[in-house]
Amino acid sequence: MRDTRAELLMQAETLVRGRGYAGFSYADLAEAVGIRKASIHHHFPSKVDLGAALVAAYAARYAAALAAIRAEVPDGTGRIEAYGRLYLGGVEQGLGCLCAALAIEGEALPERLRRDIAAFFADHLAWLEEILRAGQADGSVRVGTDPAVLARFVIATLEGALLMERLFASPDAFRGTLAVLVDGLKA
Amino acid sequence: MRDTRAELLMQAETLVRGRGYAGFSYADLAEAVGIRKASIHHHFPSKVDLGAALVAAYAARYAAALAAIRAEVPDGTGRIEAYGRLYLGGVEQGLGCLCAALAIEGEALPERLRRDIAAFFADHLAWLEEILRAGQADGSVRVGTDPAVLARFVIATLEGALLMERLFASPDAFRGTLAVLVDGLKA
DNA sequence: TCTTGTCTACCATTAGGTAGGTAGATTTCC
DNA sequence: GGAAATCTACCTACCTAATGGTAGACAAGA
Repeated sequence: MRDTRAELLMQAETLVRGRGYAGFSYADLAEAVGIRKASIHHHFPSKVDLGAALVAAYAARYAAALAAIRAEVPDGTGRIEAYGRLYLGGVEQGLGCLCAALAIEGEALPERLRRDIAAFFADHLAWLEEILRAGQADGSVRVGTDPAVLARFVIATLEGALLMERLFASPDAFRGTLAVLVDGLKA
Repeated sequence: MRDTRAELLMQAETLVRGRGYAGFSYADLAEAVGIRKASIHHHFPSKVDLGAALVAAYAARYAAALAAIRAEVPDGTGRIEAYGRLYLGGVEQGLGCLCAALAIEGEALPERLRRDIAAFFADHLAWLEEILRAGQADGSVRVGTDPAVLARFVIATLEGALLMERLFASPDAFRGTLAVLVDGLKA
């Protein structure tokens, strides 16, 4: 059996992360998966449905990764570095962040998707805040700045680095930025 | 007299920064300017021509702002903060970075535009590197990290903060991230 | 038999772009 | 100076391809 729905999600994610939400079409996706355009509508009636499913799957994958980092890495800055390496994968594959691709569309983005990606960022912010707070408590992260403020700073740096270093196809430059970020968080 | 070309550039910039390059059409622009769609082609034969003109105008405006900052602000971190406030304007107006909007399209973006926005970032990188190097020399910026690496870090943080805080419509959060960034650069 | 997944064949709308024309300003040349 | 030619900026009308989406048929499997 081939799980067409999963295949659609995978290829659609690659397309959106590679060219933006408005920049890909059902026709592109149909060709990538080897199915007829109309068949996609059976799985995802509208493009917004597909977009929402994409964000949900992406968020779920990230949630699992975040839980794994918390379980496997003990110290604060180590966790932030592991978090940053998640973004590095995008640079290496030439793929941006799904939610950044959607966020760029701003006012043109269907309200539902805007809410979904805002929730995505809010989740990461909450996770980072907790990680940073714990790091400050155990002395692995520098104190003096509100963890909530630091969390926003961390996401901003990584999202921006992914955006720019993908353009330059430069994973090394991304690693440099990640190193500066992590270094600045050390106690 | 009304300078239609300038008006087209202005409205097109707002559209691209608000909804992405693939997310706006000649029809949208025609309506915004109050002209017929076909007339746009008189000024900008193709959408790529328009995009290139947009980037050129945007880059020129930034170049002037960068020169002004260098002339008017004496110290390294003050200059970086002034640079960051340029991005803050976008958050306040609900508009992203033009070049980020284009960069998101990645592989789907016409080669010419990809080159143009890469040059935009390269210019900023060069300016920042020089500013940071001077700051390190005069003791206003912390030493120990290659200015070229720091420059990438600065742009990444600001581009990412603009992307995310525009979504959250939160200039205050942007200011917080900018403060953390500038603080971390102090000697 | 009913559901699931796919198909072909459509639909209306929009995309970027073109053809050809027109009113008004500007330049050229006697 | 005045007429003719040219140029500028815009128009209406159209084109082809692509967009997201729908209707209905059909085959396979539970």
